[in-house]
Amino acid sequence: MPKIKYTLEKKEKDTKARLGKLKTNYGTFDTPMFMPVGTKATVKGVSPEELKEAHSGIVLANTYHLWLRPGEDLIAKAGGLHKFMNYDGPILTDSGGFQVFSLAKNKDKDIVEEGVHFKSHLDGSSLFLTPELSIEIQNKLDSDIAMSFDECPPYPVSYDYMKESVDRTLRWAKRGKEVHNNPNQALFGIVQGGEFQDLREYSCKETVKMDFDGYSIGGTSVGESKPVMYKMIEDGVRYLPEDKVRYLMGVGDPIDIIEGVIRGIDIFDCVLPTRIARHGQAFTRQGKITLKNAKFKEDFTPLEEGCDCYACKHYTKAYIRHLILADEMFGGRLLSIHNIRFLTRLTEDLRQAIKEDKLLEYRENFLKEYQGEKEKISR
RNA sequence: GCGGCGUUGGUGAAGUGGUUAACACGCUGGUUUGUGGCACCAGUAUGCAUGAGUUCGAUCCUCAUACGCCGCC
Repeated sequence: MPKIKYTLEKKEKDTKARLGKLKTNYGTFDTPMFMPVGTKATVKGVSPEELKEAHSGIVLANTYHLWLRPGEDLIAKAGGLHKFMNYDGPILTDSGGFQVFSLAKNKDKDIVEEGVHFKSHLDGSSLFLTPELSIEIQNKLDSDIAMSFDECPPYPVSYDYMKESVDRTLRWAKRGKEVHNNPNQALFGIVQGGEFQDLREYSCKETVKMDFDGYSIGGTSVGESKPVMYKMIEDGVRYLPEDKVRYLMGVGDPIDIIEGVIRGIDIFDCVLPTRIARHGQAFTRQGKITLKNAKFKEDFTPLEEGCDCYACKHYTKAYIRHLILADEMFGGRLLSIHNIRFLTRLTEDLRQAIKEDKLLEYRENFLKEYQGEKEKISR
């Protein structure tokens, strides 16, 4: 019984886009797919039922956060992550590698060959995370897909450092793969290499040699420009096998998702839909809107005409604006539900466009509407 | 009617005889990409109740007026 099975169904005519299916023990979903982020075993403010209603095919949870609280042993005792959080769909766990990068601001991290020393964001205590420990934790969490523990270097970084880092990530991937022992869980490798084409190629080829169940592109959206990021994706994907699923980590906004799909990405995750929701913003076909803006004060229409999400079916902009201004948590919930649905619908549309070999046309129309009169992104 | 105190932006307020009137909230924009952080950034009183005076210069000193609160007849 394979842990997951990716089936490539079609390749788009003019681009590298792919249409596929990913089968897991907890269900099958179509790709390209957007994956909401549920860091602490919950997509902030959104119930599992609401996730399904928003057509979310898979969610991401985080090894680092669950390791600190409530601890992987407790979750194992509860019967694993699915049972613990009452979510019976596919779950992917991030390895904690990104947290080492994002917590780097506190300058308390120390990356050594063995692993990474850093300080807990909860109580400041000293922590030591290694590739083996990350995989062991993920084994216990019992997610459907585990991620290798990688180093996510900041941007920019010197070529020499990046080379060193890529080699270390490769060694860490190997060490993690050796201790991985959950028969129900797939393990993905991560391609790094920053903006250096030859390092991306090297990282990609070496990672593929280890034969993971799927591959992801890491080290993007860490401060680089859009053109650089798109190049990173192209370089990262170029030598990946066609019969394995590809996941672009941490991306992104609607435009980035389209650009990623065009370059051959199958799965995306991003905190944007839920974070901007809590800050009072919504994705719409006409671009991102800020509900706090005074112009929505008496706007009694839904966030987006024709949207089939729970928020749009029952509530108006004026009401949601009121909730956000009054600091009522229901406002953030409604916006989260809408934003997740917006991105899952975007991937549905992209799948349809791939089916019809009209992806480039779809992108053009989308950009025209989404960016309006604003200048097109520099590329 | 007499006496005392007070009157600073949308709100609560700080403050000084001398370049840009503190801070907070609110308001108006913006940011957010493998989520520590419903967070962060920026803008928001050409004017300090009104009028006159003292002064090189007044929101700050003096006088008058208006309004408010408190006390007395």
